[in-house]
Amino acid sequence: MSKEIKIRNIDWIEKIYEIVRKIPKGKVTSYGAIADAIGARTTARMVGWAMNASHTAKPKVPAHRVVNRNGLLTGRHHFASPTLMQELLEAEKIEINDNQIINFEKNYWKP
DNA sequence: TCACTGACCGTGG
DNA sequence: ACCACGGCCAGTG
Repeated sequence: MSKEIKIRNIDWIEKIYEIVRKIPKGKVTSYGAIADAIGARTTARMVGWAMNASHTAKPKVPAHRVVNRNGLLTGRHHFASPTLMQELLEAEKIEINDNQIINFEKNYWKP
């Protein structure tokens, strides 16, 4: 029992930031995809929590490119402005309708 | 100190 | 087809 190296640190959070920063411009991904890319240790919920602290990460991660599985801008309310997320995505040629990304699968990028 | 919540997702009834 | 619940980690009241 003991040889197992238990990572109780918040290392996985740093990993999340790295992946999110790797998202190419004009593409989006989902919380679950990031969680799966890191490992089963982290769940989608933790990714959202990490994003909440992402504003302290350096450099700041493009959290606006991360949406939920439905392609819905669930975290838009956590940005500086509730519409900032949509504005940023539209600036990257991503069409959004009713807070939902159009052609989400087409713009979906998996780590 | 204990309990609940949180930018979610998948499966079961 | 719809509703309900569990899981994972850390932070806050």
